[in-house]
Amino acid sequence: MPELPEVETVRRGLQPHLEGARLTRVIQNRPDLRFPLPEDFVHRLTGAAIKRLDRRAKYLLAELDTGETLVAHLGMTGRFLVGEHKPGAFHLPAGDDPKHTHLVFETDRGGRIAFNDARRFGYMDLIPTDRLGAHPYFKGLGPEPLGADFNAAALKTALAGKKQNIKVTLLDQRIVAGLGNIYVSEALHRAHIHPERAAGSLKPAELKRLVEAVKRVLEEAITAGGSTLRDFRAADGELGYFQHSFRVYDREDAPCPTPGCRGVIRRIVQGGRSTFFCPVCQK
DNA sequence: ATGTGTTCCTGTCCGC
DNA sequence: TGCGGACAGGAACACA
Repeated sequence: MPELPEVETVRRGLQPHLEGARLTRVIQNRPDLRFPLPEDFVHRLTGAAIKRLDRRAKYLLAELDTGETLVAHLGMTGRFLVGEHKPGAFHLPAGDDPKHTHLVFETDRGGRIAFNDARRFGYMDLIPTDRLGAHPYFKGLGPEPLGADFNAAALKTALAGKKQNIKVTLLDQRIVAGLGNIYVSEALHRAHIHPERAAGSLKPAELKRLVEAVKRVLEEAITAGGSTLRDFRAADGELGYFQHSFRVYDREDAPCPTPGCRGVIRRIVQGGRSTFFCPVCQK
């Protein structure tokens, strides 16, 4: 579901409810999400305090005072929904669907945070905090796209010699960590780069445009609270509105929004997934 | 090593 | 209204 801007929006929505809070009760409704939940998951979480809530790529990281970090990936349809619990009165978070609510976390602040994931591509794990970087989830991840080490020079090195098309290459989290299907199409359109170009064929000026486009589109999306497709909403229940700013994604047959361009947005399939682009202004 | 296709699971939408 | 098929924001995996 969510790409970097949506995960960051969720992090910001959960932060006031979780950071500094202690988990007083954890309810686990099934043994597995995408993968089996770790041994004694409930036991290892109950009573733990959350020191910080961070994000790395599309992962949420809740650093606990037990020496472990709760790692959560939302997959395609994972959502956190915030409600409250009071003695004698449970309030289900707005929009909750009990059928797919797999986990519930209650805090000493009266918060009730439900994890809901219909498609169950999401997963959670508990990893020793001092070994996070070496864990397979994180070991091979590329740079954060909004960080200084994602730049034209680094991207040039990462793409050197690659014959794979640039669209599919940018979805590879080892190249840059956090882009997904929507924002790759959006960034390539802004950079005026054709999605079928071989990744290694991009010229220095194009790499520079691409890096700037990626950063700009992600920053704008975060500012807008992410994109609301189907049922994504921020943890606080607010709907993101960046979807209204899509220039190409899900806009097949619409006129290209590039000023002066007379092109029409087309949809193609690359690596089994939809790509949207303008065949006129993306070269 | 690199690139391609399949798979996990459920829900929704579209055409007949 | 029902039914089949396509498709959906991710990413690991098997295979050529």
